[in-house]
Amino acid sequence: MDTGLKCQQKTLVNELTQGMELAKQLKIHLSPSSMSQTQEFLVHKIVASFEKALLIVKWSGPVENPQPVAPSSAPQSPLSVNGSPRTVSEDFDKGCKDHHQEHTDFSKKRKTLPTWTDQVRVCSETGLEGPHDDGYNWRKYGQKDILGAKYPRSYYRCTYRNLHDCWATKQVQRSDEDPSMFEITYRGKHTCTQGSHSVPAPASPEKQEIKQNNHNDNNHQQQHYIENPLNYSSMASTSYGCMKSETSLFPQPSAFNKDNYDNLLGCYSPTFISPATSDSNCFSLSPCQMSNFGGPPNLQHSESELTEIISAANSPILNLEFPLDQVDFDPSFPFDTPGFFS
DNA sequence: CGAATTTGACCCCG
DNA sequence: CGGGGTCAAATTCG
Repeated sequence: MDTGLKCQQKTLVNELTQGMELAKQLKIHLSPSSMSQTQEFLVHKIVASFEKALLIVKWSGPVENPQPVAPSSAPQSPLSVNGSPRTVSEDFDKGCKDHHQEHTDFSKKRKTLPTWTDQVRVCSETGLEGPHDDGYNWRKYGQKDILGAKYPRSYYRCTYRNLHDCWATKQVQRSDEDPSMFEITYRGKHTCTQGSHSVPAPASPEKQEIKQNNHNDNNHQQQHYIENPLNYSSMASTSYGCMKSETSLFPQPSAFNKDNYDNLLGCYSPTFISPATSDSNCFSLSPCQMSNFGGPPNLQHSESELTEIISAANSPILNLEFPLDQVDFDPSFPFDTPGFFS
């Protein structure tokens, strides 16, 4: 039941993805300024529909229990995190980890991190740089051949993991069917720079991968599902992604999306802001903040939760209109340009 | 020379 | 036991 279905599923995903891309393109061509709200809304509806479809498809496959998501697992709390097995920052981590496990049973650290995927297509038409520079600095820490996949999967972590205790990671997997397609899975939220001084690295890891084969690229991206409340965040940022790619002027949509999304959420989370990172205002979303947004208490996320998320996606009010409006207000935001950070 | 990548080994989990 | 994720020594890069 696997290969066949999986194949079909992949094709479906590809088709849907393409549809979504096209819708986005369409949107781009209808310049936002000339679009009536209705039109814009419709376009977004279309995109949203594709996204939902993608979500559903994706979930229908491996759905079993995609995310055990620990109860109210603070997705980002530096303490709960430690995505690494053991040797990492041995002394410190081990101590912390063990303690926390004992106390809170966060045994699933890795899995408790918010996760979402982007599908990035790389076209060799415009000379745009990387498949997508998300504005963060990533450091490759591993590569692995994956069973059944043509291409190896690369593992990246935030360059500032140690400096800022930022445990965000991502995996880049090239699609075997469409080598110009990359699936990027993000895990964990950046607690580091948030567009602070760290000047976005000119070259993102993916870029390199791509340069190997392609060289020039242009990309589109769309985000998909995740687990736990942050899902909303991710989904909402999808909308941003659209707006972003529209302009295609800004190299780091993801970073922008998230940051802003967080800001929109009004996460003034006073949580641990280390002196070093105090420049940014919202790092970790506290569970309560998230549930504020998500509505339902975020205690047990699982399939049922998924359903909720998906159905939530049905109503544009939640994750489409919300961010959209924001963007509409200020379509020419400058805070996103690379120079902004430096 | 410091930082990033490569790559084989190791560990965890299903 | 094997696959996937991470570590860390060696190597390459800037």
